[in-house]
Amino acid sequence: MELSERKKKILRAVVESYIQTAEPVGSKALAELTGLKVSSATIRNDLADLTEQGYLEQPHTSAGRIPSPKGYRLYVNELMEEQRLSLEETKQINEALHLKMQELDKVIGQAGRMVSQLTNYPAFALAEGSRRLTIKRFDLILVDSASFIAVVMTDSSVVKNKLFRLPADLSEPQLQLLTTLLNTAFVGKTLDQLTPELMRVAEHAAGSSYGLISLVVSFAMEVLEALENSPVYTAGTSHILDHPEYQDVGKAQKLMSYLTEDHALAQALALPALEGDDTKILIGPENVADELKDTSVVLASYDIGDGMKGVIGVVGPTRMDYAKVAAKLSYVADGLSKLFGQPELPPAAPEKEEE
Amino acid sequence: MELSERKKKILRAVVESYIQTAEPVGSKALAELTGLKVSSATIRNDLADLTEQGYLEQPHTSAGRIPSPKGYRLYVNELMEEQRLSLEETKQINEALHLKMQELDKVIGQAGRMVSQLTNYPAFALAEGSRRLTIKRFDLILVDSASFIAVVMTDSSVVKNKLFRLPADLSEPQLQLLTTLLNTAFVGKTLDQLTPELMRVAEHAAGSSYGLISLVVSFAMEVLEALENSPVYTAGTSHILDHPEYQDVGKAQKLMSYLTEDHALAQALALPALEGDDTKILIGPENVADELKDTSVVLASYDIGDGMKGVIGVVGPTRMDYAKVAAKLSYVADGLSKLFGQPELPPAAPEKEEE
DNA sequence: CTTTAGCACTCGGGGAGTATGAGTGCTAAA
DNA sequence: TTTAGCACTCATACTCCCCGAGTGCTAAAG
Repeated sequence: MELSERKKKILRAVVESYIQTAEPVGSKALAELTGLKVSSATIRNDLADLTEQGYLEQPHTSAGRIPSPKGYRLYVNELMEEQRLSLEETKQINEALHLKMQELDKVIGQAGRMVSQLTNYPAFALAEGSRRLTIKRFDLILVDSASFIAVVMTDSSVVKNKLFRLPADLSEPQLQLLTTLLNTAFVGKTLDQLTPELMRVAEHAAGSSYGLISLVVSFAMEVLEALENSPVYTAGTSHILDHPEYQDVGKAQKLMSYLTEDHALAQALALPALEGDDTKILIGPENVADELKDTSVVLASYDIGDGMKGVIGVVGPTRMDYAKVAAKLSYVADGLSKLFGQPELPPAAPEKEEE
Repeated sequence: MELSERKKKILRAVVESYIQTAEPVGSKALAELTGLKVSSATIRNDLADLTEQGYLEQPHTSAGRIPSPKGYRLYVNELMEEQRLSLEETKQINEALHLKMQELDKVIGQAGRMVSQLTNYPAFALAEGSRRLTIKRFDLILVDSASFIAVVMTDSSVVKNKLFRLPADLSEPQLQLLTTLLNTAFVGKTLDQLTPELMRVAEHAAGSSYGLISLVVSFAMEVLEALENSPVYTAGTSHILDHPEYQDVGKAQKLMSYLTEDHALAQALALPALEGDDTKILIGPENVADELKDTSVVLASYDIGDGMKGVIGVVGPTRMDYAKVAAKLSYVADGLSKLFGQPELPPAAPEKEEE
């Protein structure tokens, strides 16, 4: 059964007032807030109906009403107006986004921090590979006779390097041989295709070379592994203390340690977001994790390119400013997608003039 | 004036009991705790003296005594027994330390996380360059005709890379020319010696090359800058909620946001530790930062090599288990120094067998 | 001079009782 | 269907009071 227009208006007013004040809303206050030209008694009747249908709750008999998860859900689905960001806000976000193009993981961590600052809620961000990565090429750079740099590049165009120091001498030709060997034997292989046997064979082909092949390949494997299950970056966890629902230190602590330490679960939570493209909102008990049952999560996904996606999200009490948070989050996610979509380097000159 | 033996014993008992229970200690309890064969009345007299001399405080007239910062200071300086770690603890730390040799900054961040977990206090870690860094060499690796990898190595042997994509074609000889140019013009220069003029000159010498010199040098400058003022890694901030002194959410929040957001100040705090070599303890008002006035900090420094030092520290209430924390911290710091002291690669084979 | 026993005193914490007021549900009239 | 009126509920804040841990002081004992 559809709710009457007036009831919707009332529900919306309850949600929005409660979001702002964190106080239960009474019939009298609603009479003013909604602008309806009915008395508080009429509203009381409607409130009773809404409560019966499960959209509202009353903390105790003689308090006002607060929205139930079901009420928030209806609000989010139908009643909420798409919030548009102010010019200033978009500007602020753009600046933060274009700040510096660094390594992938740093950018993601920074984006999380930014969102947290923007929304005043704890935020998290992660990248999730939806496919198996491989190494695209190896390069070895001789530094001096006892050390060299290994540079590996994955097929997702991430480049990582490591400096190796050796107890013995090494010559340029030797290194070139190794490079060729690495590139022929190990390029295009996924993590589990890089078997010890394969390494042994290659090592054999290389002749006496201190087991260098294994060392470089081990490094490459570490890189692949790190990229495939990259960590969850959490930021601004202290913001949960801002909100009155977490005045109880015990509660606050439970949530905080869940957010900061229990990364595995935080990852599980992000899965739903990876399916669709738009912003997802999970309200209270809609969350799978027990620790989040009275918490809401807003999620947005972004494209990293090369089949990789990322998720950025915000955690807060169910009494959360969904409209604003969703707007900001999806703006940031879009920004990130664009950022990763474009080449690392804009064609334009980076500094002022050019000869 | 020196304190009598008995008074020292009493002070020590007060501190240690208070550290454990967070409750003021009374004269009767002390009579038992100290094992002294005197009555509670005698102890009361001594307590009165100690209070008058500023080593103890009483929260209110009819409560027991708690240590003042001055009391903690005396305890730390003279009364505290060097705590020895159990075999299990050292084993645990060693395992965590040897886990994985990654990039410098990651290792540092991880060490912070580890210390926090070990001590159940928030921890932070940072590296601080005591000298100006320079670039030691540039390498450019051609990936395909429209992209290349720039690899820069600093004189502190940190290697960083970045993938550049270009709108136009690029040939191997061109790239080699650029490499030579970069290596002759920019090696050995500190950050502020890398002036725009220098870049313009080099750019000119390179002929038409889309301003690539500037781009690579800008990247190098970013690297130097990031290394010279590297960030502070904070971990386990939620641990402050464990302690009864932070049941007041307001207090907890102040400290937390100081720790997580105000990195600049956290850095300021670390300066004292860089001077000496051993563990430093700052008790309550001894801290410069206002936010830490009723908080204690334990600091240890470690060597990264090449004239770089790092600091790792723990923050907690003045009622902190100084002995344990100091022991653990200095053990970890030593471990880090050793870790950085040895070459990136132990001569021994990393895996099982070797042909 | 130091230690001890005794005793009156202080003060924070906790529990019971009470007033307050916001907000409700219900009823009866418009 | 809406409104006014009214009795009722219940969380919150406040006051009052008791309890007990712990103190400081005094006077006697070692």
